[in-house]
Amino acid sequence: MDVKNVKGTHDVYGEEANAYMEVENLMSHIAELFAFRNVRPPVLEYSEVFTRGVGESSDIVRKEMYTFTDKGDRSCTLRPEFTACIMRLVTQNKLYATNELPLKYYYCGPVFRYERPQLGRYRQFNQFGVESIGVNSASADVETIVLAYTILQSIGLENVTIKLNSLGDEETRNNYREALKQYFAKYIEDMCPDCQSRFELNPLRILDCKVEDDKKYIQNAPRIADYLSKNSKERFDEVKALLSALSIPFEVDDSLVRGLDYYSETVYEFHYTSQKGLNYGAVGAGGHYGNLMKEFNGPDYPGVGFSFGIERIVSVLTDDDLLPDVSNSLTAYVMPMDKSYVNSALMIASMLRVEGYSVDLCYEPSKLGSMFKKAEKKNSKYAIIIGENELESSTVVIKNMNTQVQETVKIDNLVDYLDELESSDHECDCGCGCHEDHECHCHEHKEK
RNA sequence: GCGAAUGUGGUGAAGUGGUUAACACACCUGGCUGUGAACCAGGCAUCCGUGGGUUCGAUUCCCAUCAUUCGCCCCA
Repeated sequence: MDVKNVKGTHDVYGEEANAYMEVENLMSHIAELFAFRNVRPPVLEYSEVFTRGVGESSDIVRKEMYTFTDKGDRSCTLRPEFTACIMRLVTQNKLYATNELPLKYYYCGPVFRYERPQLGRYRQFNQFGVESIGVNSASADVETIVLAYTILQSIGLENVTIKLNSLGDEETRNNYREALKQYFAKYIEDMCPDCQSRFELNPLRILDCKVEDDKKYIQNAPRIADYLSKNSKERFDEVKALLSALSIPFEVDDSLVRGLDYYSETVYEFHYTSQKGLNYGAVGAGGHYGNLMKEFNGPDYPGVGFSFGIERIVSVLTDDDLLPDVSNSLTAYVMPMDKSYVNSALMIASMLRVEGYSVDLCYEPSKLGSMFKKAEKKNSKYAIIIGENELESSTVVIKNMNTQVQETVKIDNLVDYLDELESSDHECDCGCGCHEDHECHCHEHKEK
């Protein structure tokens, strides 16, 4: 192969594809339980959506966007995140005018960022997330955290650390930024070059610095908690109290500063370190934002939302062997003994598929033995043989791959026969009717 | 944008300056031409990322390039 996938993208297939499907379905399902509804903005937006929405000073907009000019000379961008898209979608369609607040939406799909690929980081990756728009309160913030926590719990991530912080309102941040600048002015000469540029651009980010030598300065820096305005402090206290009341564990982390410009007040991240100790960073993150919708000339509604990195979550699940066990099994595999019976096999397969059974057939008949091997490899519960003897009498042989029991059945009676087998065959633990140890592929077992 | 490591079949991987490139798994074929997890026999890399150089000779040494992976930055 001389043509490969684009750097930073990845193909998903096999068990991994199953995992993605399971994870996405589960997340969507739980979001629905929380009364969030699905929205699907386009992958492609005018670049302005993100320069306005995400903010021109953010790294994402400055150097990570896939932007190009289309044939109509318009600047378009593959979305690097969803929140700005949702704001555009909501204001453009005036969804706020006809629906009760808060507007609650969830989304799932690929996003694009031009970054260096590495562990848990891709240029095209999938996000699942929610936005709750129009209600400015601690309880709205907490609802999204509860939702995210519930999702993580139900996909099997037990030891999730929720890091929580408040960035306060505008007043808070202005005061705090000044305090930080004043404090760091004394030390900035001795700090790392990154911090020196952060000092100018966004002093808040200095708190996020990982350079060992800088930590001694950061330790004693002013803390945002001391600068929260009265309103912000009350709100943050309320968030913490609510979370405690709901028995949701969290850690307040002063240094938690989100990289997107639009956040204010409550911000949070979900961390999970796999048992192998690989650090994927945050598997999800979110927070409250104040002025986003105004950027799109909508009403001045605030919002709160989070997003998960599906790739990171699937990686973590894979590492810790927590992937749901979805073996792609078949009810039946139809095996024609000769090429001339393939059409009959297709008819029989179609007949069973219409009845709701998952059925495949062998298109290139070979020795019976090797077709049985294929049936086994495909995890088929039954093998159906069509041969000369059978066709003459309009019958097929159907064999239970587990019990090895086989029977000759009239084609006209095949559906009834299978229905009966499938409905009565559920006595032992595995549900297939036999009493031996083996993997079970029956419907009822799978639904548990 | 910066730093580091790696690059041999479908996969995991040995290996050597010299002429047939181990081994394992997977796969295919046959032993068993109407019955599948075992066993046995055989097959499966015109070639060791690509280009150039050193050499009588390179998959093995050098340079470049590309790709992958990891770290920093930033982020999900």
